Amino acid sequence: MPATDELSRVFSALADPTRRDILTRLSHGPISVGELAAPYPISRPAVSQHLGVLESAGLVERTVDAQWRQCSICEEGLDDASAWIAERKAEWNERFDLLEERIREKRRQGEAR
Amino acid sequence: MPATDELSRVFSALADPTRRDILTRLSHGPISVGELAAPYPISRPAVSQHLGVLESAGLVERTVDAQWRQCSICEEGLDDASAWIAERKAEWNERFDLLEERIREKRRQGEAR
DNA sequence: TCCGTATGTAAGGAATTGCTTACACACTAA
DNA sequence: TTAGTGTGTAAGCAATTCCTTACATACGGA
Repeated sequence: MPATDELSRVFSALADPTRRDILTRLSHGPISVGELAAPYPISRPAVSQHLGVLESAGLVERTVDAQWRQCSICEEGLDDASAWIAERKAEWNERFDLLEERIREKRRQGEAR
Repeated sequence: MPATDELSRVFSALADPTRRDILTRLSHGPISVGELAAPYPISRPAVSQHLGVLESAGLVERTVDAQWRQCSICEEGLDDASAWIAERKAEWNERFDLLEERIREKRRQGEAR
């Protein structure tokens, strides 16, 4: 998946446990790349690359502070993904409600016989 | 991304425009693989493989009907992904509310001076 | 039985991903 | 200036993804 469009980039970024964990940890406040990388069994460059993915998906921001980078979440980064899922769920529920309605309808017709 | 865990498989499945489009079209009701594949510029096996990805992510179901497969959505397939995003958004909003609170607090202290 | 239709699976290739190590850069402090 | 710290980038490699074409399978009908 070349992840050319915005939504694909976001979902693709979320499709990795380490990156999801990074987002969860950043929920509690901004931290530096070093602190962020510490608990993971992978190298620091690998974490830096994960941050690059999150950044280009619009989920994370790195602000330069001397030789440190403070990483923080982009509040609105999940909005599109969230909206897409919500739309699908709404349609699906609608559909299943309709289905149930039809089943009820049938049952009523059966009872009427 | 080897996509070993459930959530990764779901997000990974959503990280492709064709697969998202398939899900959207299936929202309007089950259709066969052939109908599903028709509008796309890719081969039918490619669509079949996309369906495999969606299926093993628990988003789509294929039921055998003679030599046809009726594809339909799995209603609860998006629940985990939806919940994960909702949690993050909740934490983020909480955090930003806190931040705003602090800014207001500071402003009040400034005014008091 | 033989053929056409609907679909999945196998094999293979180009592009992408996720990791590594090595290096480069920017800044701080001695 | 020199050394040390924090971080990004480059290069390279194995695994994965997404596509293709070719083939296999299963069913319905003449």
